[in-house]
Amino acid sequence: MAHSSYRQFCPVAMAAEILCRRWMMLVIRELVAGTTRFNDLRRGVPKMSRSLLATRLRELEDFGVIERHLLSHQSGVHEYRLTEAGRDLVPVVEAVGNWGQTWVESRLSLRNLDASLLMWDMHRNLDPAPLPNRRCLIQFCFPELPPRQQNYWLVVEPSGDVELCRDDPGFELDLLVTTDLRSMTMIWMGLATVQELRERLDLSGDREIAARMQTWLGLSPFAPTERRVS
Amino acid sequence: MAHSSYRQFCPVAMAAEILCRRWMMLVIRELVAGTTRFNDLRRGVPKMSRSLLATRLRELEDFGVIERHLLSHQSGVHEYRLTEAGRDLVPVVEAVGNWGQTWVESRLSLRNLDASLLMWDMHRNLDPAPLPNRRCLIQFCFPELPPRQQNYWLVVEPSGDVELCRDDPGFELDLLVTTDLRSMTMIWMGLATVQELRERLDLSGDREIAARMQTWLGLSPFAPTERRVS
DNA sequence: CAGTATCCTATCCGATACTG
DNA sequence: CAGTATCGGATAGGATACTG
Repeated sequence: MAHSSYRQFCPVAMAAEILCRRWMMLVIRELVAGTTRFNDLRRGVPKMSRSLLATRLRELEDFGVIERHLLSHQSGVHEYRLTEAGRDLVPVVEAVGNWGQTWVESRLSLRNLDASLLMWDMHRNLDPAPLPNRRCLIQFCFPELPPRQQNYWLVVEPSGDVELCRDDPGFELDLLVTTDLRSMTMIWMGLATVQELRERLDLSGDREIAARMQTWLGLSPFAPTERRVS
Repeated sequence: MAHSSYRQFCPVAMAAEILCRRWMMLVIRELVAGTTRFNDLRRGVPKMSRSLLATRLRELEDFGVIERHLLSHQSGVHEYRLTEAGRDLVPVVEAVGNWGQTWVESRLSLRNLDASLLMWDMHRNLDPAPLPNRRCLIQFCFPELPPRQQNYWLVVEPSGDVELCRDDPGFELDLLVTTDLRSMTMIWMGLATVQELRERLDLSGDREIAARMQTWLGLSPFAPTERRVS
């Protein structure tokens, strides 16, 4: 049914047959964002089942969009890397994302708040440059959420690597950001700035780091896209 | 299930939720190509059921991609026109089609030969300029097909309007093109030229019109895209 | 012609359990 | 951790018949 062919020679049809399967565009988005490991991909599509992710990855492999490399014979762990055909999907993801940013009402998007997904996205796009040239620890707290989902820590290494933790790493905190999930998501999506929502953010810790939050906080890749709806 | 939300605030996810439903990209392709009537849309997606097309059109309307206008209160016939949000989908269709043209093997596309679909596409993109400035009639014949699917007539009006007929309009023929469906599809897709497949084409009628076939025969919008696979 | 309503089935997909 | 195998239910959507 849903996967049977459209039976059209048209390149739009042939491409859509592959790209428009359920979840596929989001898996591709993750791969385009540079994620290569199965469980990291899962963090980007947490509502997708493991088995379906495995199926989609195999389909992408069959279609020549990704290559599966065995990382260790011991563990049987794979790495999934885009082929040239896969890297060429960047314009597709951009076109879809730009359209969504421009035309999907924020009221609809903001129904889908998800702290762990937001933090996962944020950890990928954070810009270490404005931060001190040492290991930094920044905690985000969403008091509205159930205890297990309230706290997240971003560890920014001097190398620029950013790690996301769900448990307190234990060393000295540079900044604690306490806010509501909706405000933080709006800022990440470019729907508002740190300035504009300043009164909904509680920043405690290093004043310099707090003052520069809008700069080190990398936004969504689609944040610069002009919006045409509320 | 398949339509239930991805539950992600990401604009790629929000857009994909709408755009990546089964058949949706092809319906949008037709609308972008300028088709506005239900049964004309059906000709562009002949394998899609009527009821599903109606459903998809309603969804596009709900999402603000098209507007439905009642053409006649008598008949209850509607016209479907893209809104500004809908016209903004052109880059999405282009990105998908370009990727398909570049990376889908022609061996796969050419499994989906369909004469009526090909002729419907051709009638849309034909360029009347190189033809004589009078009404012209060009017949295409695919002898390999069952009798009912063998013959198609393109009527090119002096105004530039092109009509596709399945029955002989009866007036004088300017050119009869007899060929196989695969060759004609390859030419339309830009995989080969009239010159290259000259020996598989039988052209009888006006010599001038025959000689200029590659020019008046408009190709697929994706024909110019460079291919990277066989 | 231009759709709409209904029914039924294929199959997609999520849950669960299992393996190296 | 990194997946794979299996099973059952939900549902998308095709077929058909119907209406203005």
